[in-house]
Amino acid sequence: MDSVLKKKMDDFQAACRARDLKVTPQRMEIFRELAEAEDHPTAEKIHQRLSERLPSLSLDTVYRTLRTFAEMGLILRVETTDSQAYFEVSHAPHHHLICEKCKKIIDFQWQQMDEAQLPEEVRALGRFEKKNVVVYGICNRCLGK
Amino acid sequence: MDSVLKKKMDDFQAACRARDLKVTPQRMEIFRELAEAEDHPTAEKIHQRLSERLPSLSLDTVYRTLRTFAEMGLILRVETTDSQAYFEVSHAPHHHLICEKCKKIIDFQWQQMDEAQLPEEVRALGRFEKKNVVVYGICNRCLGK
DNA sequence: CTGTAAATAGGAATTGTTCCTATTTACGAA
DNA sequence: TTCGTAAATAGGAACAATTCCTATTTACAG
Repeated sequence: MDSVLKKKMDDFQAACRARDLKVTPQRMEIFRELAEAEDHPTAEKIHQRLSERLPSLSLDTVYRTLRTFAEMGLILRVETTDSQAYFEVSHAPHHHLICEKCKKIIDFQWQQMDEAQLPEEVRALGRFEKKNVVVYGICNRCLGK
Repeated sequence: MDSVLKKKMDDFQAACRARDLKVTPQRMEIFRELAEAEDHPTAEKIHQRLSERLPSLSLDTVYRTLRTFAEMGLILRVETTDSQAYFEVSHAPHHHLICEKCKKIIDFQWQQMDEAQLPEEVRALGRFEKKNVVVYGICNRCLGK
């Protein structure tokens, strides 16, 4: 069956060992939840979803673990104007549409953008690499289409 | 002297009237502070800076006013991973570099980007217009250059 | 000037996130 | 397998940013 997920989990464990991080059930479950998620859950949401399987899971653990994963480069924090952070496992580079009405976040790819070089003057200012485009607007659903 | 500022203030008052918003001293001062700011102050910072001239200014008023301005399209909320929001008056369209070390925000322009069309598939998803690029990295200063 | 709806001050409440610390656990070594 | 230890967790307290509540004040139309 889901050998893709299995591979992800194996890679995840390898990534942990490579950094001398213990492979705990909490970390496994949180990573799996993110790897399987279709949406961009918040820490709170992840906690909710997992609390059935891990009833004693604390919210602090979720936050701590997400930070750890982000430091490892395993996941991405999605930028938004709102205060809450959204998370996702980093797969192919992509950007985000945010509907200003329903706040839904939609991923999209934009190769032209990924390949684009920053302007000369900007490159002179430091080592800047991770380009992240956020586009705001209204999604079709909210437009009533 | 600063006729540029004067014009900005006049435009500001006009913008308020156009929306039936009262021109209060608080709104004037907050707008002026932003119009003159060289950096990207937080609400708190703005409150600090103004509390000399407006000793009774409440933090809530600053937050409320900033939200109002953002709705009016007069100012922009700068996106960051951190929770605090940064504000600036919207002048020429521009994007942001964020140094992951010192958290400094540097504006830059990128016309090619502003003019770039979103991919076809993306345009089909709704009405998305405001493109905002955030580039993360390390600034020269933090690189020790 | 006056009346009224809008805006403000100040403090309380909320929300997202992090800290504290006693307890538990993963896992390398014996 | 068992043990020791450093790392990780749970749970609640603390914190920081932001928003809410409401009595009071104010801009401005008439």
